[in-house]
Amino acid sequence: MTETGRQAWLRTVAADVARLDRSSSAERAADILRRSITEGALPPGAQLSEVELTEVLEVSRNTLREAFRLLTHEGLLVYKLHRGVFVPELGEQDVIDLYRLRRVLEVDVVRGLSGRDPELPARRLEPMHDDVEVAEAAARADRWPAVGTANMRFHQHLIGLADSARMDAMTGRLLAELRLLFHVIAAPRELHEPYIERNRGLLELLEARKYDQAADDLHQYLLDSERGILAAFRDKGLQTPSDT
Amino acid sequence: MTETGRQAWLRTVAADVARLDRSSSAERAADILRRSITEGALPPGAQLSEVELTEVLEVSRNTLREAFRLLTHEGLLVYKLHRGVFVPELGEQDVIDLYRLRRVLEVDVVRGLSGRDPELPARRLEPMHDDVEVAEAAARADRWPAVGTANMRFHQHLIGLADSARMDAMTGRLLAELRLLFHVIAAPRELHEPYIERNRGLLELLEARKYDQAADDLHQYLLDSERGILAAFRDKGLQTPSDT
DNA sequence: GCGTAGGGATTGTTGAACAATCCTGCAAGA
DNA sequence: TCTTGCAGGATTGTTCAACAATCCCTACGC
Repeated sequence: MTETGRQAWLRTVAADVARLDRSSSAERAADILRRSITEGALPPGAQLSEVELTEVLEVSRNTLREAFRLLTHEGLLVYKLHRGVFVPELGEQDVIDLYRLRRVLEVDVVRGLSGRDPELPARRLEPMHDDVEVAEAAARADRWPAVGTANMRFHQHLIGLADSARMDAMTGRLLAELRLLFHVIAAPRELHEPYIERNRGLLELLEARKYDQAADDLHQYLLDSERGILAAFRDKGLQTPSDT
Repeated sequence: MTETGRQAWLRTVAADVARLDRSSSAERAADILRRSITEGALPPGAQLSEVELTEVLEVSRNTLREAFRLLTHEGLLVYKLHRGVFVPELGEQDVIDLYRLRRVLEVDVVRGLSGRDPELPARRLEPMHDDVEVAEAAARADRWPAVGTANMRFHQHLIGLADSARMDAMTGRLLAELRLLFHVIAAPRELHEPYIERNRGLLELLEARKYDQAADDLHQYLLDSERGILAAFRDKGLQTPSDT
């Protein structure tokens, strides 16, 4: 085994070990809560009682509070001092804010692909390919929340092309917050359907290495998506509660 | 008092109240630790002992651990399971990552100023003006760490022009991490001095509403700054320990 | 109707305790 | 000399019970 080969092997083993024992009761509890929130079981505005959840999750109050902190920094919970933790209620201003950041980050990632030193290997696009097919299958089965999930993963993988740990983390937060918004919208089909095909189109542009065109396309794509969510919001007659 | 005036006043009062009782022992402890880290008292690689800090900060272990969590999600501490919390040691890869994000965010903010609906009021640039003068005064007094602090505030205020809460939060994190890097560099003067004048130049372009030129200038500015830090890094012969 | 005090519930914080894990040093063996 | 195995102590992970501080709601007085 070559020396560099041995170093690479050591790194992969270290990564495996880190993945195995990353358990920790707090993170497990956070996983359960995260799913409950993103799947809509805990709607925006809901309060999470400490004593209640300690019984359900079978962890101590301190551990539960650590789980709360984790989710707070993902944007999925907000703390109100001496009043408790709540699922945040996002408003129009948050939609605008989130989409501004999405546009900045995602478009920059795509545009940055053109000047890469080692050209982007086709294999890097495979996860996005899978996401597109999952979305199409879910759409045929009328499972629109699953379409939304696949769409999220598509964009997360898109950001992943930049090989930036911090961009990945930021995007994880942004998309998690976006999910909170989806649950106040009544018509998931109208919301998600148009983007199944647009994701495929975007992917094809990337495969053809037409990065600038893909970036322009994605920019308009995100503008349209933002407009759709804002329109759905105004239809529901929801005012922005983001200053409470 | 006009109605909108009254609303604005209510908001400022609410902000003051929120700042006052944002106490919470955990956050107070986190504040102290944050300062110790960003000012270099706790150098990268240092371990923070729980029992030791409970005595110094006069908080319980549980509260201290909450403070650790807070700082962990700001990137100022890292947890190693069953081994403790450490001040992270950043490497060249982190420099590249951080600067990529800075360029994307800051340049976009400046470029976005051109199409604003209500044109940017001159008063919004005042905080940056103050930062520039503070930096110049500190430089005359040979207080280079203070120059670095003022420079950070300048860029934080620059991002603030976008009125995006999430951009503000992200930038806070990015700049805090950047500070970790500064402490491994021996020559703070060479590091910070060139950018005092460039900040002033940038500000003048903004005051003249030459936003596109300012954006181009800022882009090059950040490229130069990144190159300077990377050069200082390689001089020290530091290899990137970011995979440990 | 409106401001105000009390009571109950919830959160904030503490200290102690125990289990699990890591680090250190030392001895045994090749 | 170098590696291996094993105790011992130290540190972290987690839980529990208790008390203090704060908030929300209701009833009271004006």
